Amino acid sequence: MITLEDVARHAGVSLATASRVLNGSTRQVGASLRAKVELAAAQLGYRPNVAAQALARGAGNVIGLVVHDLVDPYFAALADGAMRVAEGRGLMVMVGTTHRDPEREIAYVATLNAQRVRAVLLAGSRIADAHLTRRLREELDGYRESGGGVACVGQDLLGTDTVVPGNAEGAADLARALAGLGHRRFAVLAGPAGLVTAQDRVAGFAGALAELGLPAPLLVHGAFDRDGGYAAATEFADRIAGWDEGPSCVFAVNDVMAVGALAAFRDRGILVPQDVSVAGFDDIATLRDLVPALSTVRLPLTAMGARALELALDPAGEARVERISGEVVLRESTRKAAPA
Amino acid sequence: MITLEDVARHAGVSLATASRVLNGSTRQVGASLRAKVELAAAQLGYRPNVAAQALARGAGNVIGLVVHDLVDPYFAALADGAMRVAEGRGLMVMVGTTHRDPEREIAYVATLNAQRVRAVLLAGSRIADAHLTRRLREELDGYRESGGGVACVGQDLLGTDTVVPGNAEGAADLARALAGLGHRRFAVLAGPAGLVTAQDRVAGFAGALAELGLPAPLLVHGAFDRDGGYAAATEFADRIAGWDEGPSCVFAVNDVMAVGALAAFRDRGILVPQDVSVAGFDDIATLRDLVPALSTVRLPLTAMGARALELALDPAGEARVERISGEVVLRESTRKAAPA
DNA sequence: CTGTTAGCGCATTCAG
DNA sequence: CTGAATGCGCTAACAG
Repeated sequence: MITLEDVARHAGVSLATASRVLNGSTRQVGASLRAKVELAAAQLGYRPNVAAQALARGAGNVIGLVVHDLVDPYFAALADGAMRVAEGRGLMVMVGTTHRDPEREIAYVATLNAQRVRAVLLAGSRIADAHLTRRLREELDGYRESGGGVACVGQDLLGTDTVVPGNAEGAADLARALAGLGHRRFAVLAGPAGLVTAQDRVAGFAGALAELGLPAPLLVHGAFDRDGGYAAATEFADRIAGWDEGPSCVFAVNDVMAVGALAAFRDRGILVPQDVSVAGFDDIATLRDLVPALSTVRLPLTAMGARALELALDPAGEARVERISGEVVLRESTRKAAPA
Repeated sequence: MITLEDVARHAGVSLATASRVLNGSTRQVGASLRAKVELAAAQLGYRPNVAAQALARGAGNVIGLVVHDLVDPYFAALADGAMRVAEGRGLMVMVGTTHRDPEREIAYVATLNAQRVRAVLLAGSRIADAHLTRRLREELDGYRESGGGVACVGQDLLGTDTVVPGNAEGAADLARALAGLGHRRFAVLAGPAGLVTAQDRVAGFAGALAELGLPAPLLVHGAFDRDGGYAAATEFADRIAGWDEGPSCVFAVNDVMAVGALAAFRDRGILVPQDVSVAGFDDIATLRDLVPALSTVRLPLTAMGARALELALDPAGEARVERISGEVVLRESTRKAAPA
């Protein structure tokens, strides 16, 4: 392990001089010494020890990113956006995946605090649990007091800068668009009961239906992933089996659930959109080539991740909340309802 | 920013004692002092400074992961596997995305070296460029000399521990399976000319065809992603437009390209598998619900990522190379060829 | 069991 | 412009 001191000795200069040339300091160094140092560094294959630099400088070049699940394309897209701005600023990204365990989320914030990362970005829905939220908030407060920046993507529940997707509004717009197609009875594959993002989407959707004077949707809960969508759609199909007038349209609160629902319907011989229309939420890029193409609400995920990191990195007095609105995209998975 | 010294003073003990209780050292500490220290640490909200610990200990608790693109589900799955073992060992993961720029890959290795990460994992195909490969190798050698572990997922070109997917063998198996379905003329959406993974898959596929006495496949190059698959499939369709006997089966060298190909065929009214069969490679989980379901070669991506990190973390004298074989999975996107 | 002390590798005053 | 000295926060011998 070769150090700055080795380089300095090898170049016949002082430690300070070596430091000055190898780290883009403000101070200037004479051309000849500079050359010697650079040569020595190259010959020895010197690599600065970032930990030592961080200690001496009191600030590192790492940011932390906490996501629920990297395999979920939703988080992958957010992470990608954040990593692009990190890259642009010469920062490294330390990633933690909670696998949807709120305890792990808290633990990661503590760990990232210990790493003295410059900023931490929390991506993903909060869950409706006051105790957990408080603990996470305390952990974040401790981190911010020590000078770190924090931003969230999801809900503004932590008193931090936040990028909040228009879940309720987007779902409401979607409901209106679907009603515009002639649908009157709906089902919602509503995700987990405690997940705020899911709750908001359900509420927005149901609220718009109510405003339109349409009946409340049939709610089926389940996991927030593909298998959850499959299971919920299966349960839905079972439940309405004997009905004379079942829902003509199913809204899955996110795209991956919608994919599961599509698979479930296919397995049971239910045709989409002929027998039932299906819509999702997010507009995941990887899923755009699905057949039938999914109607959904588009969210600029990459931009949201990028924006959130910018907020976390650029300090501000007050906690800023930026709302991002989704755009309804109607494709082949939904179609005009047959007139009654 | 409160330090260990603050805690020690607050608890009325020495720095060493505070250190001993707060970091699970081997040494034992009396119950009363221990309690005092823990109380003080809690009251003050003490967080160890990992950079300082790393400096003093000479070893950190972070590992580096370099991938081409996190949004590509192939890399997301590899990363997920690696992150799971990291989590199990109490390590944090620093991620760098190269966006397929080999220069960035080299730069990331240098940066991770500076971070003194315990191990680095390079995921993704090498490219066929001797100069670039040599430079990367030098960078890695420097890192390993300083005690870091390195592992790759892809090809064994860097003299490191490597998990190598059976690209050629898998593609050959696939070719035989497809020939077994009666296909005799093939096209291959071959990816970029310089990408070793793509080359290996093409070579394995073509080799098996040759062994079977079948004509060499029509090769169409393009990007290694969804759009590349779309473009290549479009070009393919244009090229064979006037032929009296075109290929009845198209092999896209990875699943995301196959998705693009499916979309391209759909847009041109070409039916899969009626008009042409399509197969991919990887068996990306997110894509399993496609219609028609994609025939492909399944690779245990998550396990591969996990295994690679284990190799990087557990030192060995010689560079180990572990071959992972893929399994052909025939689904609906390929079907029996009509007898000539 | 507990306290003292000397670095870990580097940035940075402060003199020269 | 350059070198010597100090300390960042913590661990690990080393003495009591």
